[in-house]
Amino acid sequence: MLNAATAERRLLDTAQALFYAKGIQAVGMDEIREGSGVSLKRLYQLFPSKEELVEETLRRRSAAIQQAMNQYTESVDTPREQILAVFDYLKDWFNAPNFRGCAFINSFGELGGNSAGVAEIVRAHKKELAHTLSSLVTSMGQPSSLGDQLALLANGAMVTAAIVGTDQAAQDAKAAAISLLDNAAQAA
Amino acid sequence: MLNAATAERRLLDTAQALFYAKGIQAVGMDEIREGSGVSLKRLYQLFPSKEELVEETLRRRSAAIQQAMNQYTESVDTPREQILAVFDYLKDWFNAPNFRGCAFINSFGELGGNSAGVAEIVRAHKKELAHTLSSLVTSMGQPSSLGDQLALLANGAMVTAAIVGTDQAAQDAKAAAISLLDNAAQAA
DNA sequence: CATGCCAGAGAACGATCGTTCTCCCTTCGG
DNA sequence: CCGAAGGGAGAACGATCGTTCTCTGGCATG
Repeated sequence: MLNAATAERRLLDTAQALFYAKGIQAVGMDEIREGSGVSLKRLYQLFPSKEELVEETLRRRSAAIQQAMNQYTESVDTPREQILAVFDYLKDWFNAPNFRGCAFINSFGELGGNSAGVAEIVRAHKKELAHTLSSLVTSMGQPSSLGDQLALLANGAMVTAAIVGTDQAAQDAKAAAISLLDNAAQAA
Repeated sequence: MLNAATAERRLLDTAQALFYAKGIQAVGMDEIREGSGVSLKRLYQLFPSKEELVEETLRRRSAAIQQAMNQYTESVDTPREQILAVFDYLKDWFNAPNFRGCAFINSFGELGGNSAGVAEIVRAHKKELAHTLSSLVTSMGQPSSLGDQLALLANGAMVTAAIVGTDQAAQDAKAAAISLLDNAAQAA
């Protein structure tokens, strides 16, 4: 028998990986049980429904992304460098093995119309990204709409990298970000 | 009994709307039969499997989008205006009723990992968009990578408009596009 | 009018899903 | 040593899916 905390971690790890790789509806609860080694009984004790398991994996992933991105932005000092560090983070992420786009965008496309809970978590995650970028640009004295524009670039890069399948998306995104920053700085 | 061409059109109309509204896996063949008024027997005569019906709706939608976008770009003369017309098209699209993001991005997120056919159609569609924009920027004497950057913006706007749910995404995208164009023109 | 054919309506089928239940074994307190 | 509690393995259940089959009725052709 496993420690409850260990079982929960294994379940979330397994479910997160499977949902991301194959889509949520394509993964059955029995596949999660098999992958995690946690019995169905315990699974339903910890997560009373698939919906709750899905939402918890998304919340956990959002926190992990936030933390990983912070490591990139905190490694440099100026707001401009921090913004560009976000795009460096994207580039490294795109080149990670098994990259298959943004789990939040994918989940929204699959379930956003049917699951209000998932839609809300995805919305919060994307607002957080826009807020992070907007905070950085306002600290440079630029309007927050520039942060929203950079967020558009970031999300577009995620989608393009997944679909067209090249890290050229990361290069283009960073180049476009620099262009937007330069154009804004010059107008000031 | 219905004309074969009429049955096919009704099936594709119904399936396309339902797939877009609820996701592909959430729509059953019986729901398509009910919505279209075409019997299951005829449905399977025209489309031997759900997969083929899905792919045909995507191909058809891709052609329709291409055509609709052309109407916007052909209404103005200069390449710069034509590029901005693409973003006007996006804005009008985002404000259409029942807008729920880009069907290709949504389908890829849901099935891209499991259906090679769908993945290929989505990839071709997104390459076409990037190619359209790249053609316009090269006719302005700009490098095609600028077109790829504009495509990132467009795809990011689609995702953001769907998730965060505002046409501010369209405004931001157009403003960013102008910024990219201005910055490139000035460097030349 | 008789006959053969095709389409529509919907039952049927096998698979799979999320979820629950049964049975058995281990473990631990008295 | 005994008994109760609880967890693991997996069967079971009801629903739903994609797909096929059956039956029936109308329609065209001789």
